[in-house]
Amino acid sequence: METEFIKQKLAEKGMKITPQRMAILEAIYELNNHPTAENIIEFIRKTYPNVAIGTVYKVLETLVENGLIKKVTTDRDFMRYDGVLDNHHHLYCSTCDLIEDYHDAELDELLKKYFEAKNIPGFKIEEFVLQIKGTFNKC
Amino acid sequence: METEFIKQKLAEKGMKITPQRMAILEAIYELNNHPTAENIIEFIRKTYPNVAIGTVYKVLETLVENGLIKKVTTDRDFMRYDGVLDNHHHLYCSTCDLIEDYHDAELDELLKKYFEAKNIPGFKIEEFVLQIKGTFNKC
DNA sequence: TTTTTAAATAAGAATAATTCTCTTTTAAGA
DNA sequence: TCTTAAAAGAGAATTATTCTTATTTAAAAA
Repeated sequence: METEFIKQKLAEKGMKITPQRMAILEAIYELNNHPTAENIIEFIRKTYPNVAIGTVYKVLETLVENGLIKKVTTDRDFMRYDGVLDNHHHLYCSTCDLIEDYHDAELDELLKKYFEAKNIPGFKIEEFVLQIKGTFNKC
Repeated sequence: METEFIKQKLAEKGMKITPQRMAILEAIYELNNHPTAENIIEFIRKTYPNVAIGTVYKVLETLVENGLIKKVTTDRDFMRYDGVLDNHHHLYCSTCDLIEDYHDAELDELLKKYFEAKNIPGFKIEEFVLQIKGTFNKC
């Protein structure tokens, strides 16, 4: 992956560019499987064997705060992170921890229209994520 | 809440009826706010001051396994539990930890029809939950 | 009703993910 | 090149949750 692309992402948000931040953001893009902090640490240690665990957590927090990545909701006790920012939904495997992205502009439009017509009293909608739970044939 | 109602829920699943299990299940129904284990412990200690924390976690696990409650997905690092089992969606507050239920049969029907027509290759759908993120006027 | 026993609970130690503290290092503007 | 605020490293601390073991109990059997 282009180093410049990663640098630009950080620069756009006015973040200081460090090798650790670049490696972590790149890991999330490369892994592209809603990795945990542990997955990310394992990945970047191939290149940066000495990166501190605390640093990874701190960088992840900073990336979330700056809107470069998002936390993924799960019913497990470890956090997962998503580098895909455009509107999309998630397929959750019932038999393993796999979470895949599901992009569907038609569905987005359907939901948007539905909630334009039907508003929820006392609540202002910011975004939808449809969690689709089931099983992958491959699992 | 009716003691008999709670007892019946446990009995239906062939679970041994104990005061702790009854108190915990009742707490989830009474609180009705997707409580954490800590919320539940606080609630039941009014009645059972000596209930062990480990017991609460064990009972919650057993209730989930037996399908009497569900885990609620969040992007926080503590688990929340839901005693409402029929199909519904969740309103997540962006500014606090409030999660409210959103029941909408019309939406359920819309989604069901949509995914009957459009199947997802390699994936067998079991259920949908729409996460609606935004802000409550009251928050 | 009493006995029996597998299952459940209490208590607290152990674990694992995450956060914090403090010292050293470094990115980037002056 | 110098300066300095911010970031990283190291490892201790914290917190939610799980595990272990002895004790108690629900509920089936006698």
